[in-house]
Amino acid sequence: MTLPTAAPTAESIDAFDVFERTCPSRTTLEHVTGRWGGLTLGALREDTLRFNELRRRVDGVSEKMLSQTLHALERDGLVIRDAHPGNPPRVEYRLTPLGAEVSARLLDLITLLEHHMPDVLAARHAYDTRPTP
Amino acid sequence: MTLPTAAPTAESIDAFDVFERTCPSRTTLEHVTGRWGGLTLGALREDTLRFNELRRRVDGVSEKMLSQTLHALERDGLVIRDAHPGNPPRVEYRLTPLGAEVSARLLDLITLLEHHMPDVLAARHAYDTRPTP
DNA sequence: CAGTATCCTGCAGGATACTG
DNA sequence: CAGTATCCTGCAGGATACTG
Repeated sequence: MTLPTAAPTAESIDAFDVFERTCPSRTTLEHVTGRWGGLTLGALREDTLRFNELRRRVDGVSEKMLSQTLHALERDGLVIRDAHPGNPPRVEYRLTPLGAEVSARLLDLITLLEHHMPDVLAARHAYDTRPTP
Repeated sequence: MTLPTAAPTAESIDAFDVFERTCPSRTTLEHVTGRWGGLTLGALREDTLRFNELRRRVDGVSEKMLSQTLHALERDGLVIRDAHPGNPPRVEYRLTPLGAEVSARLLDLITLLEHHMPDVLAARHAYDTRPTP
């Protein structure tokens, strides 16, 4: 487990904690824009989903990474984990209002990028084929 | 060099190229939201900057990573590299119009997060101090 | 079903030295 | 000044096995 999930003990007040205290929004931004954070928020935009439903929607994510991602997003208050007791267990994940806003801003960014992909691809082609002096 | 900077040769048509062709906006998003991409775009929002000016503004970035980041952003058409010949060399970097738009959307996301940091910190505290059954 | 625990590896990215 | 080239290491994250 690389993400702290419990109260820091004396020994765990290390570089990470200092960083998190110095610039806490930075770590949240990393959770949101990281490898799986954005895809997870995206998958939860429309539906409340269970763990294995999420696994299927977030293409390529491993159990471990999905679990870790969900913990981070839940800890930051972007996702709610709703566990219905019973057997088999039933756990549902959904966005908080803040999670929905964040995911909307992220979608704005992605939408902008998608609309301009022809420009980006043209720029890449120009870069890749320009004469190297 | 981990980022492709030249036309792919026969051997280099590997998993990366397939990925880049399958979902090209994804790689651009990674360049924008990656470790140094966002900070670099942010530093260039106001000013045109030279390489070493950028190094000083983007706190903690190494020469190698700044160089790599700028190449990726230039290739995607988000940043322009303007080299004035002479000695000593003078190279200026600035945003393209698309780079400015992208960086504005990214700033929207960061601003939202910053405004809600009290909520996030409260959520973290609740998560860290809740009783573990 | 909804996870956690372990082990392992590739590669992002830092440090250092060098160049036109 | 504006980079590139090499070498090296920590750790993100995958694979696998196990559990309440």
